[in-house]
Amino acid sequence: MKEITSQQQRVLDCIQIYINKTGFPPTRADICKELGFKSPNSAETHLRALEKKGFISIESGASRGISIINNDRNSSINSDEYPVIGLVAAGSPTLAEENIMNTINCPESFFNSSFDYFLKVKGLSMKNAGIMEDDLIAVKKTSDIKNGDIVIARIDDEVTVKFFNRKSPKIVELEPANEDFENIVVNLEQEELHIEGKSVGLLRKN
Amino acid sequence: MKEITSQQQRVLDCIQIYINKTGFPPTRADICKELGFKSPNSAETHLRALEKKGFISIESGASRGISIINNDRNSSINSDEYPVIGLVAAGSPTLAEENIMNTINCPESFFNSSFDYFLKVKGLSMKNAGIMEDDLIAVKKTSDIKNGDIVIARIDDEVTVKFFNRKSPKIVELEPANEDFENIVVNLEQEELHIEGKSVGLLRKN
DNA sequence: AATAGTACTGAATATATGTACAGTATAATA
DNA sequence: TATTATACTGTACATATATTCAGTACTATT
Repeated sequence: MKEITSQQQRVLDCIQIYINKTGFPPTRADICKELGFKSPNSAETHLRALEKKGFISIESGASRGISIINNDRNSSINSDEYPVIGLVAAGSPTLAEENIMNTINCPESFFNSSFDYFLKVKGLSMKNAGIMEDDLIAVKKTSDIKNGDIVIARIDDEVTVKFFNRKSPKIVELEPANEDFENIVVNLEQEELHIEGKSVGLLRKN
Repeated sequence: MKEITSQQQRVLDCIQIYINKTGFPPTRADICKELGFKSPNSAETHLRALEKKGFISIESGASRGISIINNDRNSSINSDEYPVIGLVAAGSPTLAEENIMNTINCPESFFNSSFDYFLKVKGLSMKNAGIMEDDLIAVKKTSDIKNGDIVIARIDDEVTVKFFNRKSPKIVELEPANEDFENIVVNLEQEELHIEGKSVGLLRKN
């Protein structure tokens, strides 16, 4: 599923709200009325973009033939116990039993992607990304990392949560979201970088 | 609710099946095709009968403007489905059905306190508190508010998420967590301040 | 500099759709 | 017996609706 723009999100929300309110999807004109567009083609182009990106399907020729594609509803509502692992300044967030602080019962399809454990955040190096001390990051163990992903990285025995940014085949920058911290530049030829996984969600209890 | 005839039941079932299959209601012609009628008026008269008996509602003039009226409104009290409500700049986040964007299955004891619904955040006025755009705030409907709590407040029809700070019996300050925004000072003698509830947790999908 | 994506306005049009009107027929009800 | 509800066919038409075409403008990427 590709990225959605803010305007496309507005249109998608508008469709969902309209369906909840009336029981049937809106026309192009209805969307224009709700969002203040003056041409039905404004709605049309957004709908086509949403269709292209896989958020909705459009029945050709049919009036109000819009349906929202829900990709986390088809998966069953199975709940599971997920471990909560503490991120210590010098320590590895493995699933070793001694690192499991407690568990949280949570539906398997809770986030947009499956995940493996919760990581309890220490420090404020990602505060500008809305990740605060003691927040729980839902971590998916994967090596499928793209630039801009929030990753759980280990260098030697140091574990950290940062933005991932591959500068060149051999250089990776781990970027904090806090002006008080500096980028960590990793030269893969000299240092070993292990990516534990990436963040697919966040949970905060207050 | 009056009695339903067998043919009307067939039509009602047809509508439900069509909605389940496509996501939107059928046209008169669609019903004819499904049930073997040869005139759209056959469907029309059945629809009018179903409407008269209260099984469906028909939006006049609108294509596919059929919606099935659900009489078994048992909002299953001990269910784990929590509604997600959009926070619109000028609009109230009530539990009115038209504002419910979707629901999230979640254990009742998920946060440290019980809660009533999720609120989808718009804007960045609380970014320094780690609340970002499109985050879902778990809202507990309560009037038990202490200074420093993150509250969902309504002034006139403006709804906002801010820190709560009672300065004096008559003065309440609503404080953002973003240097680009200013405190909202509410004189309770002059303005009406309604506290929808407070944040007891946060959920982010990325 | 060229291309592609987003975000719109505005006009035009083929057709999809609701809906009225004219019939026929059967069964139940007042 | 007259009336009403059910259960259809068939035709017709105004309009609701999807959809295309022609523009403008901004932004990001190549």
